[in-house]
Amino acid sequence: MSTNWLVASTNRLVKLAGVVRDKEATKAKLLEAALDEFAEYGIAGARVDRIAAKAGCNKAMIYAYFGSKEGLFDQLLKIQIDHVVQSVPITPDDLPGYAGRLFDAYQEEPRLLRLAAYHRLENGFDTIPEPEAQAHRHKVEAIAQAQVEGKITAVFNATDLLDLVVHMSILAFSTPNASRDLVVRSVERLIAE
Amino acid sequence: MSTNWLVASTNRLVKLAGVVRDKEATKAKLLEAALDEFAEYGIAGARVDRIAAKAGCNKAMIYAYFGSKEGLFDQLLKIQIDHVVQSVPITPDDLPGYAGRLFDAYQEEPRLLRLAAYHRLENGFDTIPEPEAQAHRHKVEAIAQAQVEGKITAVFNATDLLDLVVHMSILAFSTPNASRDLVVRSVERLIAE
DNA sequence: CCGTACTAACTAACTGTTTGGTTGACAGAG
DNA sequence: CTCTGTCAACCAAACAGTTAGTTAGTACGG
Repeated sequence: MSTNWLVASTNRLVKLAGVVRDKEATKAKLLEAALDEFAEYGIAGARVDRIAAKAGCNKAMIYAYFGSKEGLFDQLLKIQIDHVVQSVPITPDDLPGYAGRLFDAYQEEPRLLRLAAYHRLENGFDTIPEPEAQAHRHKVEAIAQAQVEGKITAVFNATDLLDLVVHMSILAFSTPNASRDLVVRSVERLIAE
Repeated sequence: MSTNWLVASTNRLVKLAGVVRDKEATKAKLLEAALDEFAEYGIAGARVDRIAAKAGCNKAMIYAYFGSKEGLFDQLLKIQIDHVVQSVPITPDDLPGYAGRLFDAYQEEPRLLRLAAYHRLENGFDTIPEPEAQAHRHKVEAIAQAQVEGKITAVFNATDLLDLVVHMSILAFSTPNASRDLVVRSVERLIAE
């Protein structure tokens, strides 16, 4: 037909909108839908049919791109954790601020906290992805260094201190309406000399 | 037969041991099996067949005694929470000790922490049983009273303070190998003048 | 016209829940 | 003591619906 160029052009436009035949766009839609589903229902409670429906694509795509329901969850969690790890760098000489920024990240994306909690419950502590473990070691090292330099308290060892700060940042998990101010002030008192 | 009295006696003994035809014993076995199952797999992940098998009785008994899978979970959670609430009374003038004793309770029965976490994730904050809410209000009041009497710090209001202490006591949820000492020392520093 | 993103239809296994029937304990009559 | 009727505790099997995962074919883009 003489309208071939027009059709092609239309498809290209549509493709940019991520509606048809775009592998990466489809994966992205599946991941977004999976974030919704897994955060709400957990791994065992999530339903692949709902994820596909929410993403507006076929269920078989999940298996083509992620292998299995668990594969989808694992990749999703990795992406989300990488994102928060990179967007909230540790500031060893301002741990209250670090806790506050972690708190902010969880407020901005509450699904992440639920995702991580479900992962912990269903997979235990053993299954920590290596990049995350490495990031954790780096943070411990940074805190230890700040302690050596006398910038922050040494009443807690570096590992315990990081654990405490991170734990305070997830205060919203155990308490509704937990405020950022409460988290920050708590860490301030924990590290006060 | 002339051994009828013996048979009857045997049955009575067996009944005392809770092996046959003992409603309360069966309920208890189901609850214990349910604690195992729900703590490990969560509500959505738990399987009634596994619970019945673990309890050594038919799964129809679950529906006879608890109505449904969720009914079984609800009753189980209520019992467990009541137990910890009663066995660990609050000591407003010794909050570090209170946090430590809560920590001990969770160490002694780690399944409780998992049970409560799954409940929070799958039912949200709204679904707090009234007895628990009442116990919570009582604790806030006790802390407020201690603050009025000048026994403990007033840098946090009573509600926040209770939330912080409870949150510290579940440190083991976010950190493997969390120590009792770390929990106690953290609360000490939080309430230090 | 080829490769591949995509889909509808399918399956085999598993899910919570119910049902109909069985069994053991016990009270009262003989 | 023995027999028997009753009732609650119990179980095996079946139920209807749902599940994760598969497959064979379609159609689009290059």
